[in-house]
Amino acid sequence: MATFKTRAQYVADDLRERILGGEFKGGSQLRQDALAKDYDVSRIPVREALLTLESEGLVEFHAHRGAFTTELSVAAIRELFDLRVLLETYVLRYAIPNLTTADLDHAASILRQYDAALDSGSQIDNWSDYNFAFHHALYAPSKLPETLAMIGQLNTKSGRYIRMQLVYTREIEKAEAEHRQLLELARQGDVDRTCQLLETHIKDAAEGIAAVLEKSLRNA
Amino acid sequence: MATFKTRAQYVADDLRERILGGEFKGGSQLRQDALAKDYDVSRIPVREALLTLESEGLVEFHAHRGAFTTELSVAAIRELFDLRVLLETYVLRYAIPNLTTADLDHAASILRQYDAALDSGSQIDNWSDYNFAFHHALYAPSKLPETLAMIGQLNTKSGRYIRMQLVYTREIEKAEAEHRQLLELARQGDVDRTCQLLETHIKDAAEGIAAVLEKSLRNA
DNA sequence: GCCATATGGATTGCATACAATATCCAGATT
DNA sequence: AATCTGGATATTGTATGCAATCCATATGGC
Repeated sequence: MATFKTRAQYVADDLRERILGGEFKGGSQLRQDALAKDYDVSRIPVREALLTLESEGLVEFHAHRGAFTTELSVAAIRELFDLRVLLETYVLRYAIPNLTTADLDHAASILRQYDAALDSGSQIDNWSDYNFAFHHALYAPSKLPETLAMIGQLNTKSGRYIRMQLVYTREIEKAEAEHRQLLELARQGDVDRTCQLLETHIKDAAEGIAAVLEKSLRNA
Repeated sequence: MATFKTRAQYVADDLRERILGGEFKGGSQLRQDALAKDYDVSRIPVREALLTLESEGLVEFHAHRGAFTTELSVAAIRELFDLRVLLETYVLRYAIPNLTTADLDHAASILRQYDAALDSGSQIDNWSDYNFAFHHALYAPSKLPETLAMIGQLNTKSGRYIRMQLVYTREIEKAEAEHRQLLELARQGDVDRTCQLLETHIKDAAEGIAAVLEKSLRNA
C-alpha cells in the first residue's frame, strides 16, 4: 500500500474527518466548487473523493443534484449497532484463542495511550480513533480480513454519531473501564464472558446514542 | 430513485455485469482508455465507474498504476460465505415471523420463473439474478435495510465465483430443490429448521466453489 | 554475465472548458 | 393570493488537453 496519496485520496481522507467530526450537520449539501476551493484543487478529485465517501455511507449522491451528507434514522443506528454485536462477537470468538502476549501487550498499550490522552484533556477525534484501534487490536488475531473490513465499514458509517454521543455524555470513563475488563477476560481466555461483555458494551453505546438522538429530535 | 442514469452509472452497471460474467479473468488490468472507447465516452465517467466498482470489491485501484479486477483467494471466499451464513440466518430469523402470504407468493413466483428459464436452457446470468432475488424475497420482510445492504454487498463481491461454479458443475438443480424446501419450511414458520437448511445451502455452495477453484489452481 | 541507471513511450491523475440538467424567480393565468 | 409557465442562473456531469508517474528497453559499470 503505502503509496503516495493522490489528491482525491487526500481530499477523501480530510473530508471524512470533517464529516465524522460533525462539521456538516443533517443532510446538508456538499458543493463541489466550494470543496474544490477549500483544497485548492479542481472538481475532478473532489468528485472522486465524494464517490469514495458515498461508498462508505457518509455521503449520498443524487444525479445532477449533487452530494449530501447522509442522515441516519434512530432505527438505522440501532440496526448498525446490532450488526456490530453480531460481527464483533463473531470475530472475537476466533481471535481470543489466537491472542499472543504480544497482541495483549499491544492492546494494553493502546489503553495506556487513552489515559494519557484523557488526562491531557485531549480531543474527541483522538478518542474515537483509539477506541477503534483497541477493538481492532483485539480482533486482528482472528485472521479474518474480510470480516474485519466489514466491521470497519460499520464503524465509519456510524462514526459521526459515536462522536456526537461523546460530546453530550460522560460515557468515556465507563467505556474505558469496560475495555480493561474486556482485555482482562480475553487474557484469561474466557470466550463466553468476553463476548457477553462486548455485547453489552456495544449495546449500551447504541442506547446512549439513541437517547441523545431522540432528545435532539424532540427539541427540533 | 428512478433517476435517469448518468454515463458513469451506465458504465458501472454494464462493466459490473461483464466482470461478474467472467469476461476479465484473474487480476487483469482495466485500461481506462480502452473502456472509454468501448462505451464511447471520455475517461472521466470510466474512472468514476471504476471507483464505484472498487467500493463494491470488484476492482482494485493502485495509485498511478490503474485498476485491476480483484482476485479472491480460496480463504477469502470461504470467509465471505461464512459471513453470508451469519448474516442471512440472522435476517431470516427476523423475516420468517413477518412473512405474509403475499411475500410467500412472490417468492414462489420467482421459483417458477427459474423453471421457465431453466427449461428454455437460459443463461447463467439470469440464474444468478434469480438466485439473489429469491433469497432477497425471503429476507425483505425482516425490515432490516442496512443488513440487507450488507448481504447484497457480499453477494456481488463473490458473484463472479458463484457464476464460475455454475459453469463447471450441475449444482443448479440441487440448489433449486433446496430453495423449494426453504420456502416450504418458511411457510410453516419453522425458524430453526429453515435457518439450518439455509446454512447448509450456503456452505455447500462455498465448498463447491472452493473445489472448482482449487482444481483450477492445480491446473495452472 | 548481472545489476544499476537513464531515457522514451505509455498511462494515469488532474485542470480547464463546455454541455446537460436542475433551481430560482419574475410574470402570467385562474 | 395561489399556482403555473418560461427563461436566466447556478451547479452538476463530461470532454479535452496537459502534467505527473510508471513501465520497458537500452546503455553503462562492475
